[in-house]
Amino acid sequence: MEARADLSSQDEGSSCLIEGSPNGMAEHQSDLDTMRHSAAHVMAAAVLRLFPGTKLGVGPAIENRFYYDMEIPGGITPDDLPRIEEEMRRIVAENHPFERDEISIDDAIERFRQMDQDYKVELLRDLKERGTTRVGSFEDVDVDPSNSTTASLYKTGEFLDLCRGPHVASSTDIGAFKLLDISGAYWRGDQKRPQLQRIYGTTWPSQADLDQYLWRLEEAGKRDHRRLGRELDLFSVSEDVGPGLVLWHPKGAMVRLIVEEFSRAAHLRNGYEWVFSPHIGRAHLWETSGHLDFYKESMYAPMDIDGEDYYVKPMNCPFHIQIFRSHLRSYRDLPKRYAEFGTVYRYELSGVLHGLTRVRGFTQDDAHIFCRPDQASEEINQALDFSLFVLRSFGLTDFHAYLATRPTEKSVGEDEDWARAIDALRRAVEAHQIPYDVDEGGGAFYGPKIDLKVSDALGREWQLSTIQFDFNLPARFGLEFIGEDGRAHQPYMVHRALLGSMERFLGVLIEHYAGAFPFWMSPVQAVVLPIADRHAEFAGRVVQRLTDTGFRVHLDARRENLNHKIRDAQLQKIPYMLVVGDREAESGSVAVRTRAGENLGAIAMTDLLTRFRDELPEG
RNA sequence: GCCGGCGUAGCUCAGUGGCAGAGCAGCUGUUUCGUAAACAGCAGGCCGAGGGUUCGAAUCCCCCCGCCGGCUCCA
Repeated sequence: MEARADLSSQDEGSSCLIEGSPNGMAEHQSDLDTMRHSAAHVMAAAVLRLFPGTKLGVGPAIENRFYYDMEIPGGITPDDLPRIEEEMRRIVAENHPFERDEISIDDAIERFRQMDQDYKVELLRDLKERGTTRVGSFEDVDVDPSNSTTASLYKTGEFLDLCRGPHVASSTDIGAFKLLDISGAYWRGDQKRPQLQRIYGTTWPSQADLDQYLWRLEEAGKRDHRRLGRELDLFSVSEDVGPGLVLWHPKGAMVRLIVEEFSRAAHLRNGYEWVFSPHIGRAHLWETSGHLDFYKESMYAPMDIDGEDYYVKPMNCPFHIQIFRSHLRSYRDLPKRYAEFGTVYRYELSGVLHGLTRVRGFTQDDAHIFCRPDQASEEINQALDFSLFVLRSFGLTDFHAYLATRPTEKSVGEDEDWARAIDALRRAVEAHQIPYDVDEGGGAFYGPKIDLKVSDALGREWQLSTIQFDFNLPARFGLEFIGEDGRAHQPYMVHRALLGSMERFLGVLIEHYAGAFPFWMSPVQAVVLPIADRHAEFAGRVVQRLTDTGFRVHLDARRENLNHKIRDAQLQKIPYMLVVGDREAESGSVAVRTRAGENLGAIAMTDLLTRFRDELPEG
């Protein structure tokens, strides 16, 4: 079985199975994009043939795939996909060249108007008026933004589409394709606009590449944390408790404890002071903080306590602020860094909930730094440094940073503060040589931020760390410190979470390691397997010795044969299997097998302890 | 929340209008075994909830809940 070979290599824990492409095609990425984009055209052509009156939205190539958004009369279901594929094959067989044509925008508007392609007409009007079809972060996929006088059209057989190209030469060149899925997508990403049907497909240069991609998708699915969470008995979500609310089972809780203990110790070593705060607070607090103005839709309904409204906290900041405010602060006291594993509850739309990575109740490794403006740069640098240290300690190395700057709409704070903060963030990212993108205007209204994201098994990006300036709360709560000049000054405030939330982080970790956690994080580090009942007593002593030394070891005393016990331990991804039979009981050793499938033979207990200790991280 | 799909035993799934099934897991018994599944038996179900159509509903219809893939949003 190939699956076995794969299991044995999971210790390597590459973060994303479907990243990149099979057979070293990466260097031809743009060719692949062209092919996929062309396939989207062929797909749209097929849908138009089968469902006359279909109105086209946009149809770009995305990573490994392509899609087209369409308004299809009567709608389609996944059952229609085979028919569409069949029609696509027919169009391919007809060997239509992709022909480019350039006409004036006004002529283009007229042509698409005649074809009743309202969405294309809207795109062209935008292009004409604003020189772009961009809406917010929505990509301009169909037109050339540098050219606002003419529009380029592509014709494939009877199918005509507004498109900036480029395309493959002929419909025969779109490769080995398969339609994958169908979903809803709002026109231009706007909930208030019509919802179109989005058809996803993928295409590759050869059938072998396609097969390999589909296989990779399947393999990626096997390391989906929701599936592993059940198979490894790590966590669950109960319908009776409620969606988006996680129950941590003993093994998952053990991993979480290990993560938390590591993180807490690291914070205490790095200049943070630990604090605790309650889960609810008076309405007044949330009025002052502004959450009831700008965050209310994410907060749960208040509860009445002695005739007064209390809210469950969606954030920890107001509490940490109260701790800061409990004394008059001197400039000599700063920075103050308050850290807490704060459990917060936020209302999330039911459709977005996802395993551990998108939930309604979660625990942040939260901290708030109160500092003087002149300390900001160093604090940011340290926070990012600390963040990278913690993430790397857990084996994550492949992240992408996003620097979010001041929004164009209303925002609070002085220009000078924003500029200084953005500069500090940018220099920190650059100093740490992390690949990053600038998300212009993507900051919160109260301050700029850096986010670190990693990708999950299915290629979806999840935010872990965030480091955000806040020019709003210090003002709202009237925070101050007494400066060297004897006068009151307003401190800078930085929110930061490194792992993000315990839930999301564990979800990402489960996938990163495909459930095969490194030895030091494994909920069960070794299982002792007696061969026959007469070895149970010696096996018990082995377990006791290892447990006394601080390792997490289980005994499998079931009346099953060795093969069965090994298989079960293997499926549970337990790092070490310690077989004890007559020979081992005799010599005071254990026969060691690793989950990678290596049989290390008999090892004396003292040597095993040394080996285990060597596998723990420094300190 | 919106669009689409799906909810049958703890898990994976079969069953499309006529007596609710299989494999694994569980329990009991037998087997005491050397590196990925011993053998046999037993038990296990409000077919997600509620309502409707029908002589008869897991199956058809309505509504609700949940899950999955997206959209939008974020830790």
